[in-house]
Amino acid sequence: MNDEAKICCPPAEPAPPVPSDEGEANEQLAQLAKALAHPARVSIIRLLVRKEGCIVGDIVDELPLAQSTISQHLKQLKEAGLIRGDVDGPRVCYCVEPGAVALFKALVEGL
Amino acid sequence: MNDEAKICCPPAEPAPPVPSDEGEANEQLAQLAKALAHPARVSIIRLLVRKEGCIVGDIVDELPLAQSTISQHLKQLKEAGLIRGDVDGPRVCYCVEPGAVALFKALVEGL
DNA sequence: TGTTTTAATCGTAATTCGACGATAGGCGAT
DNA sequence: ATCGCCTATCGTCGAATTACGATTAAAACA
Repeated sequence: MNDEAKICCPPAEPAPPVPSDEGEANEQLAQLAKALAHPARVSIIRLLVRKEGCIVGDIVDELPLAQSTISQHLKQLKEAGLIRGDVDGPRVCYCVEPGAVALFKALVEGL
Repeated sequence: MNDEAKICCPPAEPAPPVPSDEGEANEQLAQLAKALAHPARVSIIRLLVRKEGCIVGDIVDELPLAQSTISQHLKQLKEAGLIRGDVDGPRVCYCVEPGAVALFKALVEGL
């Protein structure tokens, strides 16, 4: 019983607003940009967006990096709020936080 | 005699295309994101976008950073292709490279 | 020529990043 | 309870960031 339907990526957060204060917007944009300032992290985001359902260590198979390195990249993405990681038994299910991506797009569009 | 009409920001580059290769796109997005991964650099970009005409060391007056620090941020933005710096006598006139910003927006939108 | 102004570069120090191997912890299966 | 798989964390290393003051380079102006 596990075709799909993991316990992951469920509520789909509402949607974070773009800060009215410009300084605040600059901080947020810089923080999100920093999270995507590495090709591996961009790859991971794309992987997670593509597979609507989430992935686990499949990422490790996709990227030419050590497991520990990828774990650190995932940590940075999570700390930036761009992804979420839910524990599913022995493995961890990561998925995109759509609201955060939308916020990033809005902030970039507002440049 | 300097109302405006600097020799800067003239041709307005055509428009760089989004790479078809995903790896290439990831590299470019990461590089551009890195250039904007600092609040001061985001501020600078906004300043240059706002003042269509370009600015010089007015940036130094706007930001709470030393002149040398700002010069380094400008260097990073220039190396990323996001801005251009034309020498105008003793001062340097910086302006946004609209094509690069457009490319960045397109890459982000394509996430 | 000499002075002032403007910006880039140099040298330095503290911090963070990026990558890896090794280790530890959690959970399912035996 | 033990074994094996999966992932996070730790410790380490070299390289890159960020910031600053001091210095240099170039150009306008006296």
